[in-house]
Amino acid sequence: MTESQNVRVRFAPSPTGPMHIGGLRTAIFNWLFARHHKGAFILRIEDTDQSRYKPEAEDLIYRALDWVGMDVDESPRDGGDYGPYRQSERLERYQQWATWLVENDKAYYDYTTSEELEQINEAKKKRGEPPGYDRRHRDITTEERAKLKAEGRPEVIRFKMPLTGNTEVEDMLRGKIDFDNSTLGDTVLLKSDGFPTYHLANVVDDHFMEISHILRANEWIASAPLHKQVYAAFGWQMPQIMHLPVLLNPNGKGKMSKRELQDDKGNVIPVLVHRYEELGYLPNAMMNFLTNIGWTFGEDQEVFSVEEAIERFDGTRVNPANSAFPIDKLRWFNGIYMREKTSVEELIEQFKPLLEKEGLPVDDEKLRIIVPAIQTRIETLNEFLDIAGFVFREDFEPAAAEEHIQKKMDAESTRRALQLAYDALQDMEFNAEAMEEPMRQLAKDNGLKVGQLFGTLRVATSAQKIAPPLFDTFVALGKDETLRRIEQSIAIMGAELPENAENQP
RNA sequence: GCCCCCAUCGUCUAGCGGUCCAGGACGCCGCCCUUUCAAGGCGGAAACACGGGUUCGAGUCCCGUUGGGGGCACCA
Repeated sequence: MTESQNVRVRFAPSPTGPMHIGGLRTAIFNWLFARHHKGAFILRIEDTDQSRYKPEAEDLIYRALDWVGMDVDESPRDGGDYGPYRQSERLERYQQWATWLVENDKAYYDYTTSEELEQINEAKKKRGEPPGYDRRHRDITTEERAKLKAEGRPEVIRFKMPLTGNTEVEDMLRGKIDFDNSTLGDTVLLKSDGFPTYHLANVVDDHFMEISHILRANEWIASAPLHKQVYAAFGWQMPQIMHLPVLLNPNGKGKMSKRELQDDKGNVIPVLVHRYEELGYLPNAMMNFLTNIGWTFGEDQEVFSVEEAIERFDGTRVNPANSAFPIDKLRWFNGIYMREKTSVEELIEQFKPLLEKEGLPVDDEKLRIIVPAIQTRIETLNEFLDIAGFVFREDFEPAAAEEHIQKKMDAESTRRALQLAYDALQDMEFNAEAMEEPMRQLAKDNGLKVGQLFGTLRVATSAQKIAPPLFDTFVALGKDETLRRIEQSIAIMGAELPENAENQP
């Protein structure tokens, strides 16, 4: 493509429900392409199917784009010089151009009912022929047409696909793709309810919105020859076109489903964009991750900023092959962004709503102590509560006795170790660095392994097998609460001993 | 059934005829560090789907097979 060309691309979802992760990926590629070429990124709402229309969907589309930080130049919300940007508000245009095609012998009225269409397909199937409309009204006379119309049949406009020859589509990634016209049908352009189908609306809008490049999912390849022929029928220039690879299920079987899945490790694999947000994935991690599938930054580098991606995304390094959704890599990316690309202060702000939602006290002091300690330990925002929730929980539930007992220890030695720590901690300053040495010494002096003493203390104070570093935990809990929890565990261990343990020889 | 697209480690990918006994990343395994778990460091196993061509030479080009994906709607 030439740099002087005015690049205008569009993301054109249909508002039929929550935004799908695959749609977001397509949007990102369009957006990166627009930003790289200093062009315009347009959002067009393709609401031409009244039966599938969901009013809340449009907001979810904005929300998804906003979330990952994609700014939109023209849309129903943002306005623009080429509006309206909702197809339902452009109906006259489609009707007008569909009629123009009929008048110019490029399309025709068809009166076949859906029942008749079904019969046609059934009959064709029996004969082993490919399904599809049999063009019965393609060449009828005006009288026949008038008669059919008078019967009150539904009226649609179908495109007159050339019967012979071939149509060559130039795909930016694949080069020329050749279709034999005899394998193509006469597709409906204008439905009987007066709404256009995608094929008409898409061509008319892309033309009048002066779209220069179409980047769409590769499931559209099969209808590309139709679109090319429609452009030709209108005498319009077709935008350059690139069919993007699609996301497949993590196991590589089938297109990314609409239903939430789980991987073999039990991680949920959402398919809706807002679910990723809810589960604590970071938008910039998501952006980085999605940009990496089917596109290569170069120099074996996979972690990069949006700015860097824009700098390099010229649309030439897109891999045409579909790819399985690498959920593990997303978790890794999110971890990278959690610990390397997000400051402690930013994380604290992100965790606050999670605490509120759980009804836990939002304690800034505790957050400042515990967040740096857990930053390398969690991969998503939401895991914060799993690992550090115990610090904030006032209704702390101590662990069972046997959980406390470390390697080569028993209830009695565990109780003693806890008591030792309890006593030592009494007059110790609660400072993570300052506490560690004396506590190590304490273990040594009493013939305990550091792991034995620290291990049981961790269980006593956190009731978790996996917890943040011990002394950060102590400081975050505060002296009183730490001692209280240890005391509680001492009691638990004491109760575990036989009634007359002390009198045993 | 017909048409179209795609094909490198388990996965995401680099590779655009010789510098590839195929490079990076995730995941996995091992070691180090270490109170646990992570993070981090070091190391390891792991791929050109198959068969024909073309060429002095093929992961790279062509054809076929196989496999995967999509389409053949008054859905997009």
